[in-house]
Amino acid sequence: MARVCPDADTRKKRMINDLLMGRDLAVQLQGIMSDPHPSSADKAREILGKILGSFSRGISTVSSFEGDGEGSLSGESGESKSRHGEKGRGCYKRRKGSQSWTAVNSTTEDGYSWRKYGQKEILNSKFPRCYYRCTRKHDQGCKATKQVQRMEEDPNMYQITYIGHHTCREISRAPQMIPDSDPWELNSPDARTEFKPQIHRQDHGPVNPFPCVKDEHREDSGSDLTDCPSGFSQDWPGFPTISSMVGDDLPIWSFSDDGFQSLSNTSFLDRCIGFDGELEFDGSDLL
DNA sequence: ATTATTTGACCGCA
DNA sequence: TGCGGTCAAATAAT
Repeated sequence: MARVCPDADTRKKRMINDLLMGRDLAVQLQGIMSDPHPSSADKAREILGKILGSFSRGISTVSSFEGDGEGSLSGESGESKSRHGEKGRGCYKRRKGSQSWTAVNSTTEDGYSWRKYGQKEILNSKFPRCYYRCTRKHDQGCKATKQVQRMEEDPNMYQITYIGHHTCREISRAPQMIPDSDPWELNSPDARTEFKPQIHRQDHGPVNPFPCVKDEHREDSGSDLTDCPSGFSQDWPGFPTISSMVGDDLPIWSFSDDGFQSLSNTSFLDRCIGFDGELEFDGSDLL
């Protein structure tokens, strides 16, 4: 299939480039933050968006290091081949041993474009589980899927399990700054403004804790696909305010109720990126 | 007309 | 055998 699969060296360079870009942008942001002019806020948002996009790409790139040839996801290899197989409908392989990681968030947005393909009542769960696949599954063979389940303890939060990683990222993505994309509604204004990526438990794999944008529901049909890295920040209605500043080291940011927070420093990334290029997030770092 | 969602059926795996 | 993941026809939305 037309799988986008740059060699390791290319990806490494790409990742470094993304990180460097992120750092540069963070520096720019730092300068802007000290500018009291109201107009700076917009600029800051824009830069912030770029930073997030840059990191998101970098993380995705890292993840692809080990994703190569994993082919462990759903039997169909993107060419919608074995879908019907000989046995007709429902003939598919259950994904096994594929990369998966879980995040807890107040929104289901994560910067990618998803399409819902199923919903299931789960035993002993008050809320159903929704299944999403990348909208690029068929045209680009992207194998990424995710499962979203509302948490019983806190219905405003969602446990999102990502399975597999995106292989479609370089071509396009769908950043739509449309906040609420709640599968079960929950369109309250506040629910959308905050983005609290609390990477909860991770098994392995990449995660995109950054609100690059997007919305699994179509909600606003506007732009369909875009590229996170650069132009998605301008209109983000729910973009939180920034409440903390960049230090000398590149900080990791996260959103919280009262805004954007620095998550300490690069050591976070160090810990996120495991030995094999795996991303390991620890929720404790995010708050 | 096209694209996305809903939902019951189907199937793999524990 | 039952649960949970996926498929795809029907339906809704754009």
